[in-house]
Amino acid sequence: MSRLPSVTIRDVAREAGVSLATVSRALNSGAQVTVDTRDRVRAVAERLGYVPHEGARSLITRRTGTLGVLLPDLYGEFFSELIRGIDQTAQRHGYHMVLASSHSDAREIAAAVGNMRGRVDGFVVMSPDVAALPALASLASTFPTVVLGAGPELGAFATISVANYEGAVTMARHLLDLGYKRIAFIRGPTGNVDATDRLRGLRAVVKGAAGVALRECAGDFRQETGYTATQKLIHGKDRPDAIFCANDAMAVGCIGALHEAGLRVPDDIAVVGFDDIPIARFLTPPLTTVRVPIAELGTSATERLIDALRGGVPLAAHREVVPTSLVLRASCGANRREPIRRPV
Amino acid sequence: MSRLPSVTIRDVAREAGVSLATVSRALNSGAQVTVDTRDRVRAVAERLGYVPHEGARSLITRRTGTLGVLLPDLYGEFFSELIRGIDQTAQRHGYHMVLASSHSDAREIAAAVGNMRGRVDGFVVMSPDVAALPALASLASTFPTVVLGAGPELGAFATISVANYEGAVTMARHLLDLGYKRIAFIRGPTGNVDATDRLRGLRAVVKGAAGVALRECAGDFRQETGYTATQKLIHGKDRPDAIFCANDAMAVGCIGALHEAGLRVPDDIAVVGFDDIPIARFLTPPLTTVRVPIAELGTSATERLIDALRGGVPLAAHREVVPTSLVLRASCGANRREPIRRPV
DNA sequence: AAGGAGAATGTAAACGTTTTCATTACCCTC
DNA sequence: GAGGGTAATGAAAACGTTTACATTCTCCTT
Repeated sequence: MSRLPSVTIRDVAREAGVSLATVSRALNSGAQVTVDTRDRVRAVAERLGYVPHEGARSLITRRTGTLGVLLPDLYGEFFSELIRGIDQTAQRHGYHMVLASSHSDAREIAAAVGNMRGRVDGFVVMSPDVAALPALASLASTFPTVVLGAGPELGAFATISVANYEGAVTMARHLLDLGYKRIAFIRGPTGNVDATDRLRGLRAVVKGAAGVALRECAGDFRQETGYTATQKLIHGKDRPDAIFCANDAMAVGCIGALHEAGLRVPDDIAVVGFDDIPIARFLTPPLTTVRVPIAELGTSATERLIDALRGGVPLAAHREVVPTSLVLRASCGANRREPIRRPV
Repeated sequence: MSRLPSVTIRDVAREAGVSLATVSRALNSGAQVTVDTRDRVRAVAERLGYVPHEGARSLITRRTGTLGVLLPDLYGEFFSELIRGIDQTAQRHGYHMVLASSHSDAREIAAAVGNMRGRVDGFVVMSPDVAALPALASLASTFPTVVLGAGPELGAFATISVANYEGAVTMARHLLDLGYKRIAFIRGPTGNVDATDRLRGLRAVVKGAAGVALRECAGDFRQETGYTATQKLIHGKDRPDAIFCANDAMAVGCIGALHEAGLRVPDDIAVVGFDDIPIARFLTPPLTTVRVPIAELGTSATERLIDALRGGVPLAAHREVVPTSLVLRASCGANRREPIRRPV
């Protein structure tokens, strides 16, 4: 078994001819120590390749300087954006981040949390499955935790979520305004609260509109299912004139399938998504979608957590809902009258 | 300051009416303890919400059960795939993963490593900038480290890299076979060894071909620069007939820019990339690229590291080069004679 | 010149585990 | 029923830090 580095503070002390306490002070604060001593000790530490044992340190300081991040998944641009926001913020405040993914059901969440508990000061958790809510509640009530993406169900804790419902309503109205009558919705994973809220928003709008048909089909937020779902949609009868994908990743697959089938977007079928992942604007055609400030989501959550840890105050029950906005590009056909491809 | 949970093994021992040693045994191995005692102790621990302090534990076991992962960046699908591979493998072996990104130059690497050293058993590092090589060498010589993506420069250590040169050669030959004469290459970040090797492969092939012009322009592996670089390319004179992007992310931006300019891919200009990120097959047209097994890269690196940690043997100097393969799709025009878009 | 304030340094306890070694309890064999 | 072997348990040391408290030293004030 490979060992942690074996040169200890004691070695540094001996070599520098001072006591343990002095080494500790010289290396950490630098206060209460002559500049001379400080520099000498630091030089010795450097020369010996001394690395403090963080475990020993956390034993006495009672903090680890580490945040636990639990994500359901690691597929696609959404999560790299999210992680980027978390990582940047954590680093900026001098915290480390231990990351674990693939946690959907309550049991897995509980297991992951149990493993991490003793080694982090707090958690940022995203677990959009309703089934996991009890586990999250139990975690958040005993440990500093910010929950990403859970809604009012966890009202007693600190949560940051996205205005999914409102975003979907806006997008749905936009589609109706453009005159689409046969709208298909490719759903997210079953039980996923974000996906569910988006669907609810769409349903609410369609219900109030005359002569508009809504057709729903299964999906799981991944490109692949956007692709296969679309293939089914276009081969059935009553081909939709617009496809609303529960997220952008599926819109990518959707557009891929349409092009492959020789259908033009948006002329034959309009496509819209949700999230505004970075790639959305580079698609062909550029994707009309609902913007979610993904990285900022990670940033906010991390900042809120660190604030609480620093202040020593428990995380207040605080529900933050970040707003979304409609991003109009070409895939919805809003600018349909302009030629999609101009000849050179 | 928020504290680590305060119920200790001592509380459990008292409550269960046994000694510390017995609690430790009951909770860990379960060996050397009556089934009765074991269950009783576990029940008490559960009831009290006992969570072992991992720092204290690592103090005596001399291992943290954690791997440090250092990445240059967190943009795009490449890194989410890579992290996924690492995360899965680490979890499978019961290791945790602490992740830090945004480390390019030697100074930043050294700082990040210094911060992490005392809290991990080993490192997986990807730092494709040549400037960082000395820092990596120094790390790898004193700490269990697997380097991702560095080439023969770090021959003395454990490295896993991609057959960039060979992949680029294959792709270049393919472009020449298709008859392209004015090839543009959108480079990766300056100093990036992967990007450099890919360019070298292309140059080697072009040099040997008569009547083929190669034009290079700057890029940094991100979608955005693929987009802007392409805009410049198509507005100058001598418009290229094929664009080779140093990675797929830039190909995304490139295709976006071409479509926006009303140019058809591949009819007017062919586009190819490198990496085969998941989105590549869903682009319009689907992207011809060089396949890199990204997640497997992470898996291999992690497995090698864990093997060494488990075995207690130092990481052997071992240079693994994972092969690449050409993935033919529509964007290169290989199937140009087929209609790109069939009418419905 | 003596006394005292304050800064620099040292001593030792404490943090929460695991593990070696010693002890006890138990069961089996004769 | 005694002896011996084995399994279960306990006592205590050790891991590498930080920090409260004690001590020494320096220098200023009177």
